[in-house]
Amino acid sequence: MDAKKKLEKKKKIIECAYQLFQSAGVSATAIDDVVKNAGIARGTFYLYFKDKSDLLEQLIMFKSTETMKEILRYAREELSGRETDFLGAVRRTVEMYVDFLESHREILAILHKNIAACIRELPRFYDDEADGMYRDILQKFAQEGYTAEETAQKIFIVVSMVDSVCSDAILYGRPFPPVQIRAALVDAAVCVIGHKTALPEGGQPNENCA
Amino acid sequence: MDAKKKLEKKKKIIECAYQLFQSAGVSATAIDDVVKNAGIARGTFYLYFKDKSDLLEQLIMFKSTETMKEILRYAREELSGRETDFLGAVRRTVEMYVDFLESHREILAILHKNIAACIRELPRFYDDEADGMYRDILQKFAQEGYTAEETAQKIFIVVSMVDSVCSDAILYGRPFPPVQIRAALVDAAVCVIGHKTALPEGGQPNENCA
Amino acid sequence: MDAKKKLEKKKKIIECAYQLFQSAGVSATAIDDVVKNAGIARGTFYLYFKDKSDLLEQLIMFKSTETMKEILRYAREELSGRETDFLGAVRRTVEMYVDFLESHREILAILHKNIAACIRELPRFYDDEADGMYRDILQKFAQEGYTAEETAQKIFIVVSMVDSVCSDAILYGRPFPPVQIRAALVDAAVCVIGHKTALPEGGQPNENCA
Amino acid sequence: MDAKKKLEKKKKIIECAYQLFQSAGVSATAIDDVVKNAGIARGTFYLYFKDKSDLLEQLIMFKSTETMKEILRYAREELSGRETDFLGAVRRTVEMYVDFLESHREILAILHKNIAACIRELPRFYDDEADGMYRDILQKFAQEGYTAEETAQKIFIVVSMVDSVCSDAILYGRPFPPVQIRAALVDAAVCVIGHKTALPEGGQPNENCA
DNA sequence: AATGAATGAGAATTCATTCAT
DNA sequence: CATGAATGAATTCTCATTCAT
Repeated sequence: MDAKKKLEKKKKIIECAYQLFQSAGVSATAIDDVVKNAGIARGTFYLYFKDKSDLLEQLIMFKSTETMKEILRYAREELSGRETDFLGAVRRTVEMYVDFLESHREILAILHKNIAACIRELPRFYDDEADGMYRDILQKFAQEGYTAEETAQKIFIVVSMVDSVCSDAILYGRPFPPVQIRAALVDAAVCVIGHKTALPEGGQPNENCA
Repeated sequence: MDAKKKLEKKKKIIECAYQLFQSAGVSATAIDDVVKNAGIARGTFYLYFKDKSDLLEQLIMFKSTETMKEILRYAREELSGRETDFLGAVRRTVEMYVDFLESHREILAILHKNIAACIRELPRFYDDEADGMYRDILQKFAQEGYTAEETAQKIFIVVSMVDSVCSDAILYGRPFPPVQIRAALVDAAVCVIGHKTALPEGGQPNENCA
Repeated sequence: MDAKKKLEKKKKIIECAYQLFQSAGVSATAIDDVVKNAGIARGTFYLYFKDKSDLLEQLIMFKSTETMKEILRYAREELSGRETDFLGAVRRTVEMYVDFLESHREILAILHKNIAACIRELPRFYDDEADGMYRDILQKFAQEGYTAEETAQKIFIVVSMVDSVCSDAILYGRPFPPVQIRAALVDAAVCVIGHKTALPEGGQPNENCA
Repeated sequence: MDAKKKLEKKKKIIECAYQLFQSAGVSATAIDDVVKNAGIARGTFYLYFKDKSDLLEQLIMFKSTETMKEILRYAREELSGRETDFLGAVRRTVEMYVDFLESHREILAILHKNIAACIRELPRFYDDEADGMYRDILQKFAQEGYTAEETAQKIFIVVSMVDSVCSDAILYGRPFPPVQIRAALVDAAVCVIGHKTALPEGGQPNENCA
């Protein structure tokens, strides 16, 4: 069996597990349910995953990568318009990100503030498509005067922040329901991105932070 | 048994569980281990907690409240100096917060990006001391022109952000080790707090964002 | 629950397991079968035994002690007659031992040449009754000029030898069926017991070896 | 594939299994481990062995035959000297046997008091070399007045006895560590071999038992 | 209020074996 | 001859929870 077929099967199992995790919850889903759902034998599962937590880990990586790709795709699009208003594009992207999470509660429920996990594990879950989009975005940021390092840090911080705040807001409605925290969150995100690190040698600090 | 003694016993069980959760992990710790460690009988546990997840929930609330109190205490102190530089105080508080997490990895390991949970559940785990400190801080923010709502939102957003980013940095060293993300994170936090929401009716935008 | 009741229950489980091990074989007997047979819940089993191999180990110890007591009882009786012919008594004891094994094949099948195991683990499975009988026998051997150490060694060697040879003879009929090896085995046993270690200082060697 | 090549492969699998059985224990070793170690495919294993217990059985036969050959080789050598002291040669052989086991603990661990098994199964695992040595020894015993039957019985009894006692002594150090039981065991072995069965019709009893 | 023996449903995981390639 | 993906029955063992004392 070639590597490609194997990966396909793995993805299939992950998708089946994802459905069950969504509807019944992770701990309430037994390996048994997963294999029944996937139409494979119990032992077959263990050919693809070490155990249940291995499945969950890979699922989180897979789904967080998918989510990140969603965001990156949108960001690239927004940033690509000619004569783009950079911070306007950032704002629209963050807004879209929040909206996306609100209409995909199940992602939050399963990923548990781990959407940025795929960034953490990049070497392990390298994805050509995501990589391409990321490069484009890096370039746009570069045009605004950000180094690659700065860009990576900002994106990581903002993704973590939005994910974390939205998880509480969307899943529990506390301490603020989404509608009540949305504006502040988007502002915060834009502010973090826009804020230029105070340059030691008296550059123009912070002109973007509006 | 009076209420006070009961609460003491409850805290004792929580502390014992905390130790075990730290060293062995939550799911690898059985109620059995907890009761042995606490020197009580198995049945006794159920006089104090509905079940294991009840224990975990209360433990998270308890520990995140303790952590928040640590931060609030520091923040109040910093903000109380006369002629205080507001954003400077914020910056020092955030730095202290990051340092605190770095020297208390176990908190991150168990609370899993849930330090802000106690804010979420305030009505349930009301803590007089924390409440007092929070009021003082609210007042300081008010002096800077923030409404109570704004303040609460900013604090929630920043605590979530720092917790989330630090969890990945400190526990996994990825995508950035603490030393590499620290400055950017503190900047971001200060920027989020300092940033005044763009007032529709031409207020002074953003003067604090430095 | 007091220690005595607990021991009783443990013995009960061991007896039930013994029956099943006998009729179906050890590996063909599941813990499940044992608990059903013993009329207890699955989890209860694990209050008494760490796992299946722990059960087997304790069962072997228990049954080998029982078997040894059978032999010791007989030996003491034979040796107690007034004006006893020592080696004659030894011979009759060994013969009885061989006969006993022949009529209790299941013991050989389960103990697997481990009848002497109880001697190995004496401190762990101390048995007052066996101890008393053993002392009496020690005394008889002492009257014949054997030290306690010598006696213990000889008994261990002979029990191991008879057990090992009989296992093959009785269970497999190979390389000799019991009837064909019996005499040689008994002779060998008597010879080993009777043989006095060659004394360095010219004692009367070997007068007993007949 | 010719018969010789097949046998070679079989031996290779047995050796690989032997290594794993040694280091991890028999039941803790899966067929999977064996095939990986042997560098063959899972299905291939079943071309050479009916199942796992077939492998174990053949392995025991193979290794016990090897061990027996070691002993027989030594015995023949010792007995071949001209003007040989028969019982002296026996004693030296037994001593060598005990020493051999002490420096090959793994054999005891795996064969479990089954070194004599190869005698049990002679027709099945006939080994030309062993056979030749055995015939020579038989002859030497004949010169001492033993029938072939007697010789076979004595050898079987002594091998079983030494194996059984040494297993406990060497593997567990109980009830006696090797150094403490060695002399008594060798004495017992020599005594058993030397002892001439009491002839009903007043032969010379026991002249050899010294 | 406290105990801890008993429970038993339920989960995870293994592993010998088969069979289509 | 050789392979190794797939199988799924079988088994062990855990653990939260109850309840009689």
